[in-house]
Amino acid sequence: MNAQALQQLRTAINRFLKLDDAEWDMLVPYLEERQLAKHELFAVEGKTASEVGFILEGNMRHYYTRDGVEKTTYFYFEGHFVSSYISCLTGKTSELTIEALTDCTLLVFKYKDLQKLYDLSHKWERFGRVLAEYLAIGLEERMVGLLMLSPEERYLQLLESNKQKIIERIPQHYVSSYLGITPVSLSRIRARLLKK
Amino acid sequence: MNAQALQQLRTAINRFLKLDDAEWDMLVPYLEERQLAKHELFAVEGKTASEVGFILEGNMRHYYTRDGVEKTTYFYFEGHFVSSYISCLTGKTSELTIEALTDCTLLVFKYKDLQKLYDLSHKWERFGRVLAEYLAIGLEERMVGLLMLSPEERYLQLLESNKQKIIERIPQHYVSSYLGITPVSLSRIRARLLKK
DNA sequence: CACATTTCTTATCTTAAGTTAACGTCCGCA
DNA sequence: TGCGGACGTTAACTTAAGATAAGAAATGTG
Repeated sequence: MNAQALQQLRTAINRFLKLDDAEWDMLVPYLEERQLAKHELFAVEGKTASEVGFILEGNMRHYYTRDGVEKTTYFYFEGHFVSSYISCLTGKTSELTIEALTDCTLLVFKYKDLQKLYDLSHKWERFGRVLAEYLAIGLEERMVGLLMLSPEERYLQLLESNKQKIIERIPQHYVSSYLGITPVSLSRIRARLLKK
Repeated sequence: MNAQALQQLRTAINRFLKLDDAEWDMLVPYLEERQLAKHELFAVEGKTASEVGFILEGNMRHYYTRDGVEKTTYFYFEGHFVSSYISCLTGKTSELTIEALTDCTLLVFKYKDLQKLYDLSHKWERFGRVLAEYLAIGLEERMVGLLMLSPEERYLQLLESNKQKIIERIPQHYVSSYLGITPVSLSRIRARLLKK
């Protein structure tokens, strides 16, 4: 297993809580490195998800399908976890699909192995708590943005975020559905902003 | 302390995970029963939140303020937890205000006391994880609704939910901002639906 | 390199939401 | 009980987004 890849993951986890070597070693045997080609899927609508990924390189999106139309509701970037987490948690089939937007390198582990760690270790249980809290905070911010900001404001906010450079490399119709609007509408917003 | 109130809370917690008597008893000393009059506040924008409540009776809303306008983004009902949870988690000042929509009876505990339980007990730590996961699942559903459904569809979905009876008793302009639209717009949607 | 596909923009038309204001009703409170 | 404020509806107008289509630009592929 690539030592640098492991270090990347450990650093990410350490941002949530500090693990000593013994605790960290509990996870390592369950890790698998995986390559995904552009457009390859990590989770599929209608199937029960069982894995959590950590993006070493590349970026991904997840989308829901409605009336045959894909709605991209989230992007995943390097150094972040990716999963149809709700499907893992509930054991129900996933309502969303996760797709690689570029060639990606992931570290992958089974959710059930994480659950084993939850059972074995209070500290890992805490990691699970903090991870879920982190997720909830992000979702809350996202929801508030959708309720309180106009599409144009949401677009500006996205541009001002640290994701800016990456967003510029993502096809615009994915961004538009992330913002909750049509591609045509985003194109108009961009034209409006250029005039200003 | 009112035994029935305690039982109500214990039942709610048991829906997340089963606690034995010893575990349950760890929380009890920290509980306080509190009455809130209609329009009284449980959390205030700009102040750091420190408490988590459990609604024994009544219902509440939380709102954000923007340009002097209140945007109601969540409702809380009997048998559910209420808190400016993100403020508790992050220790930052709350961006939202929580208000009683009716006279309310709550069981209240300090977030820092819950943290003590997290430290003392793996089982309580697990409760914290499951609670955060539950929160995240709810937020995800909400976000997807906002991104994938039209205002009219969101209103219909709300009517079809189990919250229907309660929603009908909540002032309409609160419901409209929950849906992400203006009161005028909700009024029109209702008029449209009546014609059908 | 050339062709096909995807992506983005632009235009037109339609539809719905935002804004503002007026009006009636209901309710709480003095 | 009567007054004032809060609430919901309606209307007129403005603004922006959705739908559809056509064309240009970029991208990918054989």
